Amino acid sequence: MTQTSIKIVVYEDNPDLRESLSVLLGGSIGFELIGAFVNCEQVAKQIVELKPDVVLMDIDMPVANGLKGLKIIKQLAPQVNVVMFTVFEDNENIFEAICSGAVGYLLKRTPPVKLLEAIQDANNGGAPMTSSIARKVLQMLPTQQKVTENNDYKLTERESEILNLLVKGNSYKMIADKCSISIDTVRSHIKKIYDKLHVHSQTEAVAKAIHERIV
Amino acid sequence: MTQTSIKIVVYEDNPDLRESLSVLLGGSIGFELIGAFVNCEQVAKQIVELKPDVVLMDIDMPVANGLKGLKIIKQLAPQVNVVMFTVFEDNENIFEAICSGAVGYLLKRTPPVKLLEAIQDANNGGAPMTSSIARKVLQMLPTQQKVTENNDYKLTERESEILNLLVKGNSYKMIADKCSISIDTVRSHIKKIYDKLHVHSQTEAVAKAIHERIV
DNA sequence: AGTTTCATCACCCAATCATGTGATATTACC
DNA sequence: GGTAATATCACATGATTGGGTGATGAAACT
Repeated sequence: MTQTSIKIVVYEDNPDLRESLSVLLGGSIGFELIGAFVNCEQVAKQIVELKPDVVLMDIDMPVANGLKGLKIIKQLAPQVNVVMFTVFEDNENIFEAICSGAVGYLLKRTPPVKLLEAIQDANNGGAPMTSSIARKVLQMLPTQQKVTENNDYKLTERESEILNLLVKGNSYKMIADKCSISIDTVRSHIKKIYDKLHVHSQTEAVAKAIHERIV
Repeated sequence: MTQTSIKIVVYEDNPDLRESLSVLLGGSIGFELIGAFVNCEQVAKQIVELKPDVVLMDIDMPVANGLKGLKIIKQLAPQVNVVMFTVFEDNENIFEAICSGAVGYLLKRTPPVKLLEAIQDANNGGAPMTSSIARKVLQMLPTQQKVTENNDYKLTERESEILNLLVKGNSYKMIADKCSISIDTVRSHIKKIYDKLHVHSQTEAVAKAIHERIV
């Protein structure tokens, strides 16, 4: 297959670092730096014109920062793989970057070789990040602990089944049909569910069920 | 500082692979294999007695599989770093493993050197995983796209406010009080909300609101 | 000036829900 | 054999909700 270079655009306000990156990418086979800018002010125009494969994005830049730039890129050209490249290692920045669609998150102390690997990786559908960043990302996911808490309500199997149907928007009558029981029985089960969850309406039960991941 | 070996327990039903891992770990400085088992039947007892630093856990094992074992370990000894080691690359298994507290997720085709690196990594608070796995994990997080999608329903401010109150379990009457409007107005707003969300009951509206993060 | 959107309110009616009270049958456990 | 938990069903009553129709005033836009 024909191997073309990965087209890269860099956003970085530090002139020295920007120069270093230019030299690194310019001198490496398979990589092509097609733009390097001091901030994200013109990001929309630049992305549309240059059509990069991968964007290396600093976060802390004057005037228009990297998170803002990232969001604009993901709106205009969601297929572009944006890798954050920053000194920040706090949950807040990581979380926002990931949620905004960044595929990778590297720290500036990443050695050049690893940086090139990461860019290739991002281009091939991977998600390059240090494993300390990965650990932080994992902690953002819902944990099993929450999942275990909930069955404290000790719903019976039947009750859980009915609560599930309730959450999916079924009326008493629909539940009765689906479970092949009378509507009065459904009523009876739901009364018990309300007791156990300490709620007094479908709405509350559904909200509680979803939030506490009972369903 | 004093450098002690990383104590490792392996769960793997394939005898050949188990033997290979024993040889690899036994012959590597800084690693100490303190147990290797065919399944998770005795996992509770084994973990308590052996007190490993890292557990390498296959998923598909007869009788008691790796996800089950993982959950038991995280309940008994949450400080143990469990790395999944499997051929499965589907979202379902990855998601369940991560949510149950696995810190890493490796595929069986991982080369031995990388495997040792990953174990060290897990032991040092990292989260070793291939970058294709990482990409899948990222997709499990709430994305900015979803956050933007939802206002596609174009609820007015008032409607959003009322939907929020609904989700919190308020009845029409309570909403009327809190918003200082008549109950008929609440009704009217809710009718419009149902139209926009394409639902026909509180329950459905609440479920949709929560799932699509409108609230 | 005309149109659209929004928030407000009113009335009606049928469907659905919440709650109480009580009964029966099955299963499991002591 | 007695007890407790579970699932089933029935009846009753009042409150709440869902849908329809329509009206008014304010703001925004054309």
